[in-house]
Amino acid sequence: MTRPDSEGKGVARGREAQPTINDVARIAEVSKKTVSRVINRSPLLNEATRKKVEAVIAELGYVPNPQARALALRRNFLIGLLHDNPNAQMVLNFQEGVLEALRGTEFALVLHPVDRHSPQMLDGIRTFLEQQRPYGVLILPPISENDELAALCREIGCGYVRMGSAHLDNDAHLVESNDRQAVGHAVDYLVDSGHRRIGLIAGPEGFRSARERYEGFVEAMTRHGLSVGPERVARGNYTFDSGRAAAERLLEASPRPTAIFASNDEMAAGALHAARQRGIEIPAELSLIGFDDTAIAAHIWPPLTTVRWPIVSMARAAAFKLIRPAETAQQPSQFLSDLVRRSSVAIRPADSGED
Amino acid sequence: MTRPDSEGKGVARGREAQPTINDVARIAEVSKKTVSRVINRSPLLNEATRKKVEAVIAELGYVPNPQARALALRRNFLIGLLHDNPNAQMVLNFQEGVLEALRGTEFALVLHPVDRHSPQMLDGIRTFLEQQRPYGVLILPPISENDELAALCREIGCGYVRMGSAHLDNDAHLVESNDRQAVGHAVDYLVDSGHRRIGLIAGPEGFRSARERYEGFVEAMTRHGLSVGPERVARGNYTFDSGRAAAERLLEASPRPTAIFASNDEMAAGALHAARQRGIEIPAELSLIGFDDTAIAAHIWPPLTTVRWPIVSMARAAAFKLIRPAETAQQPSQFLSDLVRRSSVAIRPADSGED
DNA sequence: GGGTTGTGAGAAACCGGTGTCATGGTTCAC
DNA sequence: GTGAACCATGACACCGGTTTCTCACAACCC
Repeated sequence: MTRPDSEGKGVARGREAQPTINDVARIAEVSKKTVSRVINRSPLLNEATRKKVEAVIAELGYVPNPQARALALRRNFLIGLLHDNPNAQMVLNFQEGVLEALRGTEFALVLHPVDRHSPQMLDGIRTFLEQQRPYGVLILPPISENDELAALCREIGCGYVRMGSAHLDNDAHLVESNDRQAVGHAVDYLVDSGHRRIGLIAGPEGFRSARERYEGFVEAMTRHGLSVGPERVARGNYTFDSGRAAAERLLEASPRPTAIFASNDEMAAGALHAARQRGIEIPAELSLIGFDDTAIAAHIWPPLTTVRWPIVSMARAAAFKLIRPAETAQQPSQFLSDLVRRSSVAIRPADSGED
Repeated sequence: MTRPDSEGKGVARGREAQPTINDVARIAEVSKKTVSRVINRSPLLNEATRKKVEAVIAELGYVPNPQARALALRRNFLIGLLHDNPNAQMVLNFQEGVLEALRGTEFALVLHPVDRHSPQMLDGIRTFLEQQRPYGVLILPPISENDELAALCREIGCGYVRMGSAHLDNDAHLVESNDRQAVGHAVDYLVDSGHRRIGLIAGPEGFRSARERYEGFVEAMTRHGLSVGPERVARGNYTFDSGRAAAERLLEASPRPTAIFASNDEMAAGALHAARQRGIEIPAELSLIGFDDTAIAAHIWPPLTTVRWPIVSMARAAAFKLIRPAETAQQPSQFLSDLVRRSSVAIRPADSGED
């Protein structure tokens, strides 16, 4: 494989030798540079010359070689996506948004999932950045909260934009969701539906998103004059099982809550199972709200009311920050999530006493 | 942006000027070519020289420029992933398998989702292939069944491997799952559990996967001496709602089936809803098997028994076919799916008469 | 009409690697 | 002792673009 191969050319033979800028120049009877000017829409160019060259380009089906361009320009057209898959649907939606922004440009999206728990995570990312030298990277939560990673990007000189639910970085490097406010709206909705005893399944410590959602919850409850006692809060780690366990603790309280807000959909689905196993009817006896609007939310029974990050729009914004920094980088980008109303929330059961 | 920028160098300034092969050669007092030999582990190289050069490389933190390599070698190190997202979890698992195979190599994974229904799909793919010139592409179902796409890859001279549930191409370009046999095992399992009246929710026409699953079903039923009447088969299009509608038709039959095999999990989830709305208990009165083992399967109630493609292994195999054709391309790669037993299948209810 | 300015286009160098071929020094056979 | 074979290494062209610098020529000025 690595030894000099005198038949090396044979490999490329499969492909009809692509025309190069030299072919175009020769046939159009101009210099390479002029062809380059046409490709790059240089303004100082005679209209007749341009037409002539364009005709030859079309005839030959010439497409500039991206590797040669990348070398000469000292930059390539790859956008890296760094994520530690919290949730398949979210990653895919994010990819969709990014690709929408990249459509029509010459940029492509390179994937680089990582393992948050691996001690070599940063080394792996460094290797990736050095080996591919992407133009920039987009960093999804939860690893977007890692400041060492951002420092690494700066050190290597790689552009980056972080997605987050808190103010992690300066505006040029951040696309932000206001989870706090979104959770507030979810709580408002529960209160408007008559609920007073509302439980919270919080996310794991150390996650900014979890903290924002927790604080948003407490703020909103306080605003409504409702207390958040320790028997109303349980912590999970964003998994189905942890949600089930957390819900079991919440449901032991007496009087038990009439509604639960879970910090993500997986945990909400777990809570639903826990309730069902205790014979508690959803939503008649217990209302439930999740967060993220994953595929699960729509497909469990009853369909889950949940908070949806406008992830596609956020992804688009993040991609634009990277590829058009001049126009966008200085504007703060904050997005507000929607509450997706499905049928897991009901009017507070009449028989539940005030607390 | 495109006009000549005399300060062009300023852009790269952020990055500490990366050392190049010339720097290494100068400091190590050897020629570029010798450094190149060290990098590429050429065997004809004096051990002392190698050590000397390696020391300088380490000291400088030199990493070869991938764009320059790509240009000189006339090939890059990008693997494209072409898919028309049938299912988020599957795409993500596939990505995981590919990345596992690519780990430690210099290849990176570039994403290119497409819209199967768009008339410009092929043009979009052509642009992608021409603009990025990936080393090769991996094609996921269902678009892997598109022969024009494969022809396009051959025309452009881009390597490709198709994933499929039927014999779509020759062994060098195919990684195959034996859905027919897997469905057979699912039916065996139902029959072993005492079921005789088994319904099928088939996938949409025109999909090879749907046909394979259909035929696997009919074969297995026939093998067990069971008939497959028209009242036992309904067609869906792989969506939740179509599964619900199909199940409603099947459940109208009298006597109604005691088990249903759905050609994917989404439709199985839809069938579950339909049954529940008719007050039919799952699995006591109706057993259910899906296909794909998506996240939904584990999170609905009751958890769904389903067939799981060994997608990660298949992805790994596909990636190896692309990057190590010499070792792997000629071997056929067929994978058999597992039956994941959860609780949506029960022993046939005693009160259901033989048919 | 000669000098100045401005404009479109080309020649050559360059980006950072790899391939080809030549070269000088050993070792070996005869 | 001499030529052949064999190594390890280097010089140089090349991949296909972009950038820099230069130049020819037309327009303009006085």
